[in-house]
Amino acid sequence: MIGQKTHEVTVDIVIFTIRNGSLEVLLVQRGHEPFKDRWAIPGGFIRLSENLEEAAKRVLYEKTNVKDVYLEQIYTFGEPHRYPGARVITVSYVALIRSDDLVFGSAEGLNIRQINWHPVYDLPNLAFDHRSILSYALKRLRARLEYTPIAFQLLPKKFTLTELQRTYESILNQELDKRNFRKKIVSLGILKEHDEYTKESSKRPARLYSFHEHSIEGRKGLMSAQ
Amino acid sequence: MIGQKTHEVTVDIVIFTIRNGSLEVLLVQRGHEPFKDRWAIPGGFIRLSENLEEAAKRVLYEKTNVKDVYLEQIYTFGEPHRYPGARVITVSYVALIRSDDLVFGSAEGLNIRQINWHPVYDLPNLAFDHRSILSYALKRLRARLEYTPIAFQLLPKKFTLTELQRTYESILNQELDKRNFRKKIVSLGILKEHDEYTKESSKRPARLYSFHEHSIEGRKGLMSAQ
DNA sequence: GCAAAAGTGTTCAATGTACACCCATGC
DNA sequence: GCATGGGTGTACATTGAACACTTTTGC
Repeated sequence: MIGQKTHEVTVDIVIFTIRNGSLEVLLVQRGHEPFKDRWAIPGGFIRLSENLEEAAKRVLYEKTNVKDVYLEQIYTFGEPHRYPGARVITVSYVALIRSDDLVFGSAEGLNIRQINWHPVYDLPNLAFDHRSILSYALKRLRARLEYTPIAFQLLPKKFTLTELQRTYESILNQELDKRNFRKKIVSLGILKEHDEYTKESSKRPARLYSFHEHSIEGRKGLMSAQ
Repeated sequence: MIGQKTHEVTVDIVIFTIRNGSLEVLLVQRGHEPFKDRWAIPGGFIRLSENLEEAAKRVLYEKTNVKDVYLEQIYTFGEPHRYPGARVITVSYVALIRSDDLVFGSAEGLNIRQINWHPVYDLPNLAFDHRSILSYALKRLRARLEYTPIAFQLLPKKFTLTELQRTYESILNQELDKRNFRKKIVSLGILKEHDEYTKESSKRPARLYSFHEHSIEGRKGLMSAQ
């Protein structure tokens, strides 16, 4: 059966970060047809020598110069006409990065006009079916947040509990109760308390925490609205 | 970028049923290389005219003659050498069917030697990476069972609470407490009570229930071990 | 009348949710 | 001394978990 007419296969990566206290996603502005000038989720073709995750990592590195990030496969989209003029099936991934880690890739001949962060709750029109991909990625990210401490992937090594809470709130797009949040997150036993405090602020210094390295996947759920 | 060397794309479908009170999976015995004579998850190439779910439905129909079944995409596998001699990426699906609904497809020239049910907890060696696909499918099925009433897909229109409980137990591979199970499942409000009872049995007749059509996706979790 | 599966409630523990005030600092 | 964000505890409601006996039928 090998040998029948086939398809192109790409990976598309929904890259989230927290910037200015809001959840943002990395988009590239296309430099060519189809969808010239439209914004799109970064993606690329899969090489014969690499597996899907390696392809995703490569694309991520090309666009952002970051490695070692949280990366998870989400869903595969394959409507016959999702890509005008060709049959392209795309395997989508979610990545979480710290926005300070990022150095925008030189859009070196990649046929990209711009690359930029966009607030998730205020997006331009997107190319292809990228709006659906992004919605689904966000949905999965939220579900994941309920039972796995992925929010740490978006924060610096050391952070305050308020920063952590703001991260949860940005992803869930809902406010959380401060006392309940702290009680819960501390009870998970995945935080290491430091004897250091923030200084920069003009208010009372906040204690710094970090993520316990040997912590476990698959804890119990988190949070509710107030 | 269209036009670079590409890949084959298939769908593979992990088809579960309950038979003889145990969770079983449909496997085909391959009639040709690679992995001639090995058992494998049913699958097939995606046609240019169909989307991924349509391809999965078609393969399912070819092998089982059933339509209108529960079908859900699980994960996409794409290790470069998972398929000897070619680069084949496969999009995997889970399907749930009632084993009475099934009429085995005439293995019409499909290069299949046999097609048969196998107990999930006692499987032969499988072709390709199909063992991994199956494990992952089972894991996802279990997770899904916790917050969505998919078990109904495996039962006849009308069923007893004990049958429903046995279905849960088969999937989770663990015994559940009868009273807690009934309390929980009834509290979900997705069951319709009928004034009919089983007769065949030589014991006390059991009340029949059915699944409320207008019930909702996404309920709260279910069950624990006793 | 007995074997076998159906059916039914209560207690306790753990978790989730709502809610308000004092503390430490910079200015 | 005051404005700002940091930090803390309790009461109540909901959910989960453990557990044993009576009922109905066929034989």
